[in-house]
Amino acid sequence: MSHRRPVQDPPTSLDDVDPRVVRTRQAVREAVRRLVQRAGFEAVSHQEVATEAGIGRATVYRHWPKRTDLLLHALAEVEAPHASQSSGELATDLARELGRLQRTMSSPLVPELIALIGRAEWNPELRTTQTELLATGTSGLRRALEAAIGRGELPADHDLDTAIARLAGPLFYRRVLARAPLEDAFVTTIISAYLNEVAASG
Amino acid sequence: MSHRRPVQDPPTSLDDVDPRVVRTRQAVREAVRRLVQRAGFEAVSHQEVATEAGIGRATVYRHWPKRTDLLLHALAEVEAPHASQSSGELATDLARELGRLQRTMSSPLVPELIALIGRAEWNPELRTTQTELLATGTSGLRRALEAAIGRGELPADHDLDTAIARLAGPLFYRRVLARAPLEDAFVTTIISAYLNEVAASG
DNA sequence: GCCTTTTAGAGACGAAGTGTCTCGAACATA
DNA sequence: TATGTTCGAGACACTTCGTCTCTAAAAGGC
Repeated sequence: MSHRRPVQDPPTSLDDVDPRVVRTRQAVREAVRRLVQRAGFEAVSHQEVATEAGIGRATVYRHWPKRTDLLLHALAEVEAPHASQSSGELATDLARELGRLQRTMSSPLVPELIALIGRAEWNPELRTTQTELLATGTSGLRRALEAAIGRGELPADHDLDTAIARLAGPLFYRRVLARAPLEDAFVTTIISAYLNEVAASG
Repeated sequence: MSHRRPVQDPPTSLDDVDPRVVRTRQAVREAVRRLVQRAGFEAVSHQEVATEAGIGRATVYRHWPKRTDLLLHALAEVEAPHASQSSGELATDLARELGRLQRTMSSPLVPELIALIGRAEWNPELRTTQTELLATGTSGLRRALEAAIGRGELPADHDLDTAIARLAGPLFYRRVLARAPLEDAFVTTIISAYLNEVAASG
């Protein structure tokens, strides 16, 4: 992704360190985000980004030849996995992880992410990004469930993907399809229902 | 939506009956769907539609001035609600309704619908359409749950929206986010988990 | 502080797309 | 057959797109 290849002294890191490049990248990232939130995914064009960021149009093309590059660059800075320790109790872990998911999905960028996901059908690069985002977003949940299996709190043959779908799916549905705010009570209900069921069928 | 306003003899129905108009509308609807499935939402422009449908570009503009109009026209023909009778047993009703949802969500048009939904954030007209689509798609499920409440199979204070989110959400998650095929076993698991839980907590 | 290298910004340029308009021909209805 | 409407084709001005060139700014090695 780095576009600078100096002859006399290449940078030690893969990232660009030239302050001008850093400035451009940051300005564009913020401009894209503003545009996305203000007018939606469709408003993001090289021209608009250049105007919004206050930089030259050719500069935008130089760094991000395709429109997709612009969007991926703006979305690349996702929150780190936050490798959190298991508390030793599934209920606590689930509350923490679904709470995190709840906060993540309250972002105004979510509708645009959804639009991107729909488009990923015809864009392999976007598809890869989506897969990574999903894996990252649900990794905490997955670890919590694995820990519970290790402790015997969940049966060893408990299907993790199905469990994640049961926990994260309703939040996703309510936020994206029903367009309702994700209230604490709703999240609590989902967790309780899940725990009730595994307790009853175990 | 009708653009024909004849002077000499207005049609009795609100729909156009002029065979030429009917032909145009049908040709465009099919062209849009082909384009969407072949190349995605973005490929739908007046120009592309005109070429694909084999009609004049001006004709497309005449009927559907905005791009959104084209898409709404192609999506307007959603399947009828299919007011099905309750079987008298919740498990049977859920299997039937979620099976229907499973089939609906297996359509190749779903990713595009998702993209549209994401975009609905900035388009009131699209938002209305989405709300209607959601209400239509889950009406059978809602009726089944209401019937179960009426029979006492579910508690009277059972929250319908939450229940629908718990049932439809996981399917939605698996199909759209995880990009996995919706297998019968998965749907069965979701239903069983839900029934188990309401039985245990009732 | 100089000197070389790289980037940024501005604008030109052709190509392609957009939306509107007009025209004659085709067509539906009376 | 007569009348009114829609259709397809093309012209038109306008915008957007992607590339290119040029000069000034600035970064970093010496």
